[in-house]
Amino acid sequence: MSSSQPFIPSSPISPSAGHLRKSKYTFKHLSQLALSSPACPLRVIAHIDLDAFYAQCEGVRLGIAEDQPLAVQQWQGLIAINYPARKFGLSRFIDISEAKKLCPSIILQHVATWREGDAKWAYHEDAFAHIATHKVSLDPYRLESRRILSTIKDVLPAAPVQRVEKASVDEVFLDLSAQIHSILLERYPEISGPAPYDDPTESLPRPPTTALDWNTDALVDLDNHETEDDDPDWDDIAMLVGSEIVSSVRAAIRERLKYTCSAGIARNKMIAKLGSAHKKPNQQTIVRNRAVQQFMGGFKFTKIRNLGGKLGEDVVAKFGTEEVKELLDVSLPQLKSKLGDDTGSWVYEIIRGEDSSEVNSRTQIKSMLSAKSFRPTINSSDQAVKWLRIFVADIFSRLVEEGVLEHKRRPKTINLHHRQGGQMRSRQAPIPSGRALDENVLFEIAKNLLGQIIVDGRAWPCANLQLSVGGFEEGPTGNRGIGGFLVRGEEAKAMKRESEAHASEHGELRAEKRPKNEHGAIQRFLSRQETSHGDSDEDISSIPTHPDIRSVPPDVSRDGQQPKCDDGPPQPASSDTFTCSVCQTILPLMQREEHEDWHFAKSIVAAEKGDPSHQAWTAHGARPKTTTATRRLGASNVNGGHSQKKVAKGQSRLAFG
DNA sequence: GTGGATGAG
DNA sequence: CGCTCATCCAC
Repeated sequence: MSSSQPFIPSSPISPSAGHLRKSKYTFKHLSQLALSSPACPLRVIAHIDLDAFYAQCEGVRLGIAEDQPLAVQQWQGLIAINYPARKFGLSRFIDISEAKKLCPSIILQHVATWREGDAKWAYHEDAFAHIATHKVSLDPYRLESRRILSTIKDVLPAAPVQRVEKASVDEVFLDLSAQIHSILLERYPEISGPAPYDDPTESLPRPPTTALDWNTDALVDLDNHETEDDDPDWDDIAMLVGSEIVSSVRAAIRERLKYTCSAGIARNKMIAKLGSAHKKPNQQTIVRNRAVQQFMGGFKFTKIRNLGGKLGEDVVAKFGTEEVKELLDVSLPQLKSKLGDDTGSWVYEIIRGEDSSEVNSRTQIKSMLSAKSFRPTINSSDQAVKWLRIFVADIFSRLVEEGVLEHKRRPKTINLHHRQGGQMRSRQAPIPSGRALDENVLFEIAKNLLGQIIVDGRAWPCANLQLSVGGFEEGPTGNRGIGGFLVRGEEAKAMKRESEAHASEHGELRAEKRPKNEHGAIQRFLSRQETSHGDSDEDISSIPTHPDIRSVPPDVSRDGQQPKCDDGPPQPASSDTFTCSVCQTILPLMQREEHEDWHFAKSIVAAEKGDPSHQAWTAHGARPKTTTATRRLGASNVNGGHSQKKVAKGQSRLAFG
């Protein structure tokens, strides 16, 4: 027969025969569509991306003409450039003076900022001149993002059909499958009935169309004639319906809020995202299933989500190409052997346009952060504490927007990150539940965390501080736990008592309890400052103190000096004595708290004075016999507890700093 | 649960 | 680039 020769008919299938053939898809696939199943071959995902979002926000807010070049300024840099300005060659990595040269007519709008002591962020005329005293606020954009999101939710059908995932401040993913399913049933009653013989594996009839009107801004075209000339199947119809929905969403955003956006419509999140970037601004791109291979083949795989960083670099290094097309020649076993089974499989699938990740209905944030880079660096806890106040004001105001006051949502943890040289460190603490959350509570915890970081290692000069809250709980907070009725400080003491009681069963302080106890000492110390706050200025110590972090003299030493450190081998602690992990002195257990607090206070004072010989006492001091305790509390950035690699990295950076 | 790293925009 | 947000993983 003709099968021995590659005979290709010039006119393969007549239009009238088209709908007599069967679809590639079955009734089963159709019902999967209703459930937004990630395995459904008919599913349709959209990615919507606001065009130059921050710039649009400012343009709309200020009522600036849409063709006017405009960029959003942050200090001396640009963080968003609208499309008219891009025509002048402006990019994100140039500064404002270069921008003005390239485009003299540009409007540069500085982002809103928080000023110390202010109750709210504001747009300040000369904000760029106050980098040392202001911090950037992106709140205006978060608020607009929220309005856009609610517009999207408003025009789409209600849950559970509606699936909207907030991917970033200016991006969302939509799973349109379930909505498309119901539209298909309305428009094409012939597929709405039960499957023939009630067999879900029965193929669907072909769609009754031979030419679709792809009335969209951009459709990924096909080179491949054998697929291009095929009649449309249900996946094409589904995409087209999806595109209609996306058009209506974009129109609503445009009409109600004046923002333009671009969108991609495809069978999964990965391709939809590539699609939305394909043509911008204010356009949408459909990537039909039959166009996927060709569409993907033209990309560098480093453009694919999750391959833009170290992983992508690694793949390039190992396979000597950054083209999707060339990586397609690498077999699955090859990928697995060089990248590991999981990553290898993932890469294998993703470059073939397969991505079964779900659109998670999630529009609320999971954490919030307030941060500042210091140029120049800051050098005292005094300065740092001032920034903490601003961070707390910023975060708390955002928490109020999240409905903390109405007990809608509430964060469980708070975290302080700190950067010194190349070293990034952070400490976190639970946010006590059971009582109302206010700015002061957060501020006190933040100060405690700062104290921990200072005492824990080299803190100055500090190049960056970030305060964040996370672990949000929904709904009104439940009844307080056992510790709920204890005041702060007392609670820590109770924990310590419990801990020591447990340890004493074994006749010694157990190693794994040490970290908790040391942190406890720090917190007790700082809690005391809290209680003695606001009173008088009386000096309670011979050690120079900071108003926020005061020191307490140890009982054992009237002259303010601890017993001198001893280089000899540490002696075993008995049940009524302890060995100080810093100076290795054996002291009565009763004095342990005070003694540790004294070390802590001293280290902070020393750090304040920039005295390197007193910095990081936990790091350079004696090494407790334990491993976990050492790593947990202090040895993390010296050659004491971590891997060779990390030590070398940290030290080389320090050497340059 | 904690702290560091990575990735995206 | 600076400021966010999210996820993963070793501990």
